Amino acid sequence: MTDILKPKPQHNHILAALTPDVQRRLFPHLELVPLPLRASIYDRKSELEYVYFPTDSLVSLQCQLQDGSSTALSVVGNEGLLGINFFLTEVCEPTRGLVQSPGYAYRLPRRRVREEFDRHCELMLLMLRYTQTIITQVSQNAICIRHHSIKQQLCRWLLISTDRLSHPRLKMTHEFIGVMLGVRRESISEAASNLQQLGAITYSRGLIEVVDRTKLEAMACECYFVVKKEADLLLAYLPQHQVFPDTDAIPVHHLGQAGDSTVIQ
Amino acid sequence: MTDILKPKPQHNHILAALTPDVQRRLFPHLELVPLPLRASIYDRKSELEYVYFPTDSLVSLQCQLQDGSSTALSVVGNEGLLGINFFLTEVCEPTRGLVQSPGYAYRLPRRRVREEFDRHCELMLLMLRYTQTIITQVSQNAICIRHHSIKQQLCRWLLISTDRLSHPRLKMTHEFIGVMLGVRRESISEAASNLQQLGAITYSRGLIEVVDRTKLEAMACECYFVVKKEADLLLAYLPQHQVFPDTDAIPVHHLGQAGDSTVIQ
DNA sequence: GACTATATGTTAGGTAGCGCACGGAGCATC
DNA sequence: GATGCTCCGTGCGCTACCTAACATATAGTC
Repeated sequence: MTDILKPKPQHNHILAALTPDVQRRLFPHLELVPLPLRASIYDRKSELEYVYFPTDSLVSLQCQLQDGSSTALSVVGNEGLLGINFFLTEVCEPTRGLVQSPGYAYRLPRRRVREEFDRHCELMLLMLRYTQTIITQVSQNAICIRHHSIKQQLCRWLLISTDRLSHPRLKMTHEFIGVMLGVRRESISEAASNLQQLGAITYSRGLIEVVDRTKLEAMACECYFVVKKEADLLLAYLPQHQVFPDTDAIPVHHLGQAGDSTVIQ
Repeated sequence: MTDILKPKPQHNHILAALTPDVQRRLFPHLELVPLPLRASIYDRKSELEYVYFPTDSLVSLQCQLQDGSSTALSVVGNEGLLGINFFLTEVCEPTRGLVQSPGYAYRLPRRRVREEFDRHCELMLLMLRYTQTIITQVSQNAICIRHHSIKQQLCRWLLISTDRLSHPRLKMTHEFIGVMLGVRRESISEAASNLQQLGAITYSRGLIEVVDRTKLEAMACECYFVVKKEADLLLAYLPQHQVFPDTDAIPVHHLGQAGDSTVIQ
């Protein structure tokens, strides 16, 4: 569906918030990359040189342990970007991103972003502002893991995810959600089954649809609303500018799956 | 003990890493404030105008729920500062700080820090670099809560705390640790009792002493080492400069307890 | 239409951590 | 030295979540 319509850079709110002047400097260096479901970002060294701006995709930032188990830290959609570590410090390990809803993202060479960042103007302020929302997400996530049930966490997860998409359908299996949240598949199945009985969601073989947001919100913990409020504040902060015209000439690069032989430079 | 020796600004590594030029600009605006055990930072509105640089105190950043329960996000000692939210975004709610080891901190008016930050020079780079370590701590903390036992989390906690002090003694009750970690007092008692039997720590009536770090490290999860490595990288990053001389003229302000009538302007 | 892989349902048993309650031991105050 | 308070030990029932194994249903493939 999204394969036909090529997303514009302006679909990402950070990119859209840049003044035409900055857009003229940066947009010629943008590359459009497709993000297939379950793809990993920042697992391959070639990607370390890029900052990603999702347009219609959804990526969760994951923290990993040595045994492979992981836990979601936050969710990034078209309101943000991947690679905040890169401008906080020169050398760093980026956080692994896991594509939880397929789509596209624009990416910029880290060097270009750094140059723009060092001008100490709007892009820097936007990125710092966005860093704040990430910290809020990670913090609230931590306290949610400590104090709330898996069912509540699933509600929060579904709400945050669909907030960042234009539709209420999530193409993901219970197994995959379990990996993202760092819990068993069975726990997700049980919670999802319960939510379905209550008429909040429907699901079948890897496709979850939110049919009643208000029911989900009623069952979610306050953690969702804290994150939601912070996300709304960010959107209110982002100014809207006119569109920089020349965005159709941007090439589309294809990202390899893990274990794939396609390497991106 | 620390009441007699007045700590120098240079005991804070961020302040010490500033060049004499910047120190000359900032240090005249420093205030020394004592941080008593269990004091809250950023609970009172008057404190919102300050950024805190601990010298010999230890402060944990807490995330709170509406019912009052909380969870530790990270620990700040003389390697860092409180108030990173203030320069990430203009308007924000700061994270509550809970003094877990009494001592002193220097504080600067937020406005002065902002001015210096906007010069886009060393202080900004230091603060961004430090923000990265905070994000690492919060992230690792989240995955630790999800996947590891309270005993392991206690080990991590004791190790991180004593890393940031010059001595292995922590003046805190099981109850207080429970509040900080967001678990029951009994769970802490059980874990602590176990650690004491194994000869890793000793404790009595609100005073915990680490007697065998290697045993603690053996029982701690990898989360401790991830945070430790990041903290070491930060210290290696901080340059050492000569001391700006005029630091004895700095006044000492006294911070009121919660519910106290002493209000600071 | 048969086969296979994937996605979800279900069950049984184990355990970590919780809420609650109570008891004892150290320390201070008068 | 009696009282009271803080700090810690301990036991019990309960629940959420886990490990593990197996059953079933759906979609895709040949």
